[in-house]
Amino acid sequence: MARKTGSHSEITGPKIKQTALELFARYGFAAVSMRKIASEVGVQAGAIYNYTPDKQALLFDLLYGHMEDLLTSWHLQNVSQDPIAALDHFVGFHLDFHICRPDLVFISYMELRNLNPNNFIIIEDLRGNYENIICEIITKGISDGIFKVKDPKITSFAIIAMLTGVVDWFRSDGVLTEYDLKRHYSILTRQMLGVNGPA
Amino acid sequence: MARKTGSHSEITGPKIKQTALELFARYGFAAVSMRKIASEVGVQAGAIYNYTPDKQALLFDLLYGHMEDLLTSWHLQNVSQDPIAALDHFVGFHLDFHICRPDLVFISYMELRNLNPNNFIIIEDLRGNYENIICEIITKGISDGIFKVKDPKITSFAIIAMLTGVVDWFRSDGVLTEYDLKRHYSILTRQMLGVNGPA
DNA sequence: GATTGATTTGAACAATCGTTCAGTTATTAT
DNA sequence: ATAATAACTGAACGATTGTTCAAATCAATC
Repeated sequence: MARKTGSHSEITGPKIKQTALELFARYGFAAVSMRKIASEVGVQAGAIYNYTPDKQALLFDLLYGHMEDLLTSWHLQNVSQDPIAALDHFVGFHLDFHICRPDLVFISYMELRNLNPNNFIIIEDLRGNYENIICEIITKGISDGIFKVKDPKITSFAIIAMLTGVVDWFRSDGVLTEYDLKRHYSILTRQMLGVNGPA
Repeated sequence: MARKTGSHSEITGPKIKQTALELFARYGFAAVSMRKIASEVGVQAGAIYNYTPDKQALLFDLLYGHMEDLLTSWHLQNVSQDPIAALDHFVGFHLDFHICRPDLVFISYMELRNLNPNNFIIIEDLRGNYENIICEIITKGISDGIFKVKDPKITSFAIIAMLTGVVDWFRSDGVLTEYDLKRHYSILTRQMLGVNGPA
């Protein structure tokens, strides 16, 4: 046998990416073999190399696409000049975006060390861009006299860690709705920044 | 050659554990071979099996020891009945304990999926015990009318994620002292819980 | 219906994996 | 000094790793 009936790059290509994503998230990059991915796709290992130069590129493309998607999505948002509204907006956006991509969030955090140095720098840079978004919101809120925190950078880290940690336990089909989740975290972040108004 | 001059189980044993910890943290469990650990220790791969039945046990012992250590250390603390004091105590304790063990914190989070099912359950159970500590502090603070949050469980997750995230960026030899870090996070958690008093 | 190009197979490559163990040497106890 | 034990080597096991590529087969085009 060689080429299979119904085979098409537009089908196999995305299928490989999706399968790699799921397996990397479940077992970790190093623990997943090319043969395992291939068998899950229903293909031989050699076929994968029509779609990616090597295993490293498979991982990098997933992480890079995720970060690009994240930044692009944010810049499509219309963000208020009001710090409190902007903060709420960021919290809601971050939760929305991350909750529906648990696998990508997972590997973006877990598999950074499996990137080669060049690729690592690229992803870290994009991550820095994202952190700057919330950092600037906080900085403006402080200078406007609305947020009562001292260090916007540390506070940014705290908020992002707190929000991203949600994907570790939140399940869309659980008793807690995403609406209530967002309300809850909106209140927590507001209070954290010393704002006591109603959410 | 066979036995080496100066060889002692009290030296080699801990050295293997320590080296495995460092390598697992840096490259990930699956990406580190027994031979790599051995060569770093200055020994052949076979020698490791005098100290651990297999690679899995090497990982499990590290995670289990860490969680036991964490819980034991907390229960040695004398914790106030006052919710605010207890909260501050927990924040300080958590930061102290985790900051000086970045590798263990890292693998306790990253390598959970590389535990076999039985071992996973054990570690998850210990983790649950730890989460209950802060959860009970928050629950008491709410019923005392001091903390202004709705869900103690979600708030617990938020606080732990926020605090543990610190090990990703904090460096003991940086410009920010551990004292200032603890002050900062103490304020953030207090405010997050709706307490505005001075820290 | 023949030809071209896209897609996959299946075997092969050297390298590495976790693990076992008989044999060898250093340390300790007598 | 001799015997017993502890610590380690080094080779070997079969299995698996990422990757390459000629050959084979299907899809698309003319």
